[in-house]
Amino acid sequence: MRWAAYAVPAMEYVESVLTVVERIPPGRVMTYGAIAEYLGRGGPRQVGTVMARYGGGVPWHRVVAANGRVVPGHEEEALQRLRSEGTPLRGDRVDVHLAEWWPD
DNA sequence: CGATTGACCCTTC
DNA sequence: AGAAGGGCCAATC
Repeated sequence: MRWAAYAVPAMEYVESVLTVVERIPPGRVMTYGAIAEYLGRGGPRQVGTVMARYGGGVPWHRVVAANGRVVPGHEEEALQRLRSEGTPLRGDRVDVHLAEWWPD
């Protein structure tokens, strides 16, 4: 059965992405581009696709766009959680400049 | 192989 | 500060 109606990256890539997202500590966020760069593979779009399909089991709210925009379709929930964790927010957006985190 | 699509990113107006 | 266009990578039809 085709779980996805569109292109889905290799399982290995998905695994890597989810692992990185799980490593993001509370109060910090990571951008799609950052994840893609850290993995050194694919691009922001692949990461986004992975999150859309398989992001249900990880703190997806800690993954934001480069401009600080939170996940579309779940802004309220994401903002609420981020606020709870003490993530630097700038109104309805995340202050990526301060909150962006990179794995060691 | 060409066209299409997607939780994107960057430059420019 | 917001909108538009072009580029990006991988997979499916």
